[in-house]
Amino acid sequence: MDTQLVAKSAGALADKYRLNIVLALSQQDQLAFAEVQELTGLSQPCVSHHLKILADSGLVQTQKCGRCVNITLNREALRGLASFFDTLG
Amino acid sequence: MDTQLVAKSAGALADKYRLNIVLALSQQDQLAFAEVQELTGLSQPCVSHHLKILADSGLVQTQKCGRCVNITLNREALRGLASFFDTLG
DNA sequence: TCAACTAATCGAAATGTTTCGATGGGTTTA
DNA sequence: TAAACCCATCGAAACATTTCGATTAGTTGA
Repeated sequence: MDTQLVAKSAGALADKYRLNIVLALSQQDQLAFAEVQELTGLSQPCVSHHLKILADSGLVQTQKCGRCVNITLNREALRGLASFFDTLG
Repeated sequence: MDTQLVAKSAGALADKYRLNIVLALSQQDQLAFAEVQELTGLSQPCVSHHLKILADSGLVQTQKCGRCVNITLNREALRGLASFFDTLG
């Protein structure tokens, strides 16, 4: 895992809303966009923004299903990040 | 490890200079302030700023030794962060 | 086809981060 | 004590992020 991606992933997790989304996904396998909106209490464009940041870092995947969007966690990316930090520590 | 500290630590690692400082510390046990300045190429106040962010997150410790400052890595904090992410993944 | 629905994108305001030059406080050395 | 040294803090400029209202694009169902 290269350091640029590590910095990007860390940045994605450095926000309480995004971290909460990841936490929810770690326990729930999948979230609908509307659920994320309810979970965070943020506006629709703002949720879209945060999900884009998470997706760009590779930590989550988004899948269109009709007019809805489902979000899943990329557990491998999280484990890769964990492994990177563990090696440093 | 509580999620607020995780977000803070992630934010500390979300900058290329700070991540490089941590990388250097993972291989070198200790760095002098001046070495960090040389490593990053940043101004003295800017180095001070970045070190403060790293120290506030608990990822590094700074020790005054006369008029100099030495920086060490808090490896336990890094492993704690790694463990947190590994559990999610 | 039309109306209703869902999410992405745009534009702009508010807020936060990064950076440097200048200054200040504490420490060493001459 | 005085001068030199090292780092922290201040103030301000540049830049990035977060947020929302408004609009747009695409999808579904009547």
